[in-house]
Amino acid sequence: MPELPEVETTRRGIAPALLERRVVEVIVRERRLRWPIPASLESVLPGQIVRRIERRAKYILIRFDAGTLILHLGMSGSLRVLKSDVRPELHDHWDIRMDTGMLLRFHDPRRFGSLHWTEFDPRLHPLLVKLAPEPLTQRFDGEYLFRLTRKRAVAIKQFIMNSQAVVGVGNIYASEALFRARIAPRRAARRISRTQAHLLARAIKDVLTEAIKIGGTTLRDYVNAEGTPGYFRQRLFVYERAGELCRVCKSPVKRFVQGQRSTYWCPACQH
DNA sequence: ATGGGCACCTGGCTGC
DNA sequence: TGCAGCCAGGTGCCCA
Repeated sequence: MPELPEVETTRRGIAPALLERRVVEVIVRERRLRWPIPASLESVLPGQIVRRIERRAKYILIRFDAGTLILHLGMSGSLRVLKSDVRPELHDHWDIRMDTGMLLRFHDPRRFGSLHWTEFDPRLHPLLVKLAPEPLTQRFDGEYLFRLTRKRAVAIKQFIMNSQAVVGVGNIYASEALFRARIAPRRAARRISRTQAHLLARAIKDVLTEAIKIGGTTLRDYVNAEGTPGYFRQRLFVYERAGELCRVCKSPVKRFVQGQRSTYWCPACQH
């Protein structure tokens, strides 16, 4: 999926077309996402006005007076703002039509995305309530990371991808942050030094912030609300660069599998 | 509690 | 051309 920068780019992209606008119709073509789309949506949403659009981890929260839509893009999901007369294509699973003649359209070939509705505080929703701090806040820093990693035997790469440790760091930015912090991805979390914890927290913040600035990373499916890709791919140091030369030391970038996910790293730079 | 593996899906690419 | 096998921005759940 889209990781935090792509979700944030999407959030910012859809907001102008939706804020303070009224929903006129919800059209669901395929209810079978990761969880079935609630049957109540088509009756609950029309007439409601979008009040705020927020992000928590990789979830986008669309707040109305009556409740909140909680949506996730999964691995291949994207949201676009289009004119209401644009014909849906394969894998365009739902639309929310606004009173402006525009619509919000969800496209997701793999259907790992999801859409929930809650009338309660969305931060207390079962999917959100146990999430770790946001990486781009002060609560997440080197001391936090150092403290949390003590006694953890799991590899540091899997640790920073665990949403109960820190949210928003997916497979691309985990490899990239570890490269920037010069930490080997297989190192046990409890074996990173305090200095390394500080470097890693800094690297995570930096890589996510830089990626947001240029609209995220597009590998395959991802497009922003205007349908255009993100350009951070050109700035990747290791991800999907196995066999190519390290941009820092010119030795070959390596790939291996960790927890069923590809990890990319430079064995010469990272220890 | 922690860690590991599986499952959910479709589609693109490679190699025979 | 066809087809098998592998790979892909995620994450909840089950098991040891």
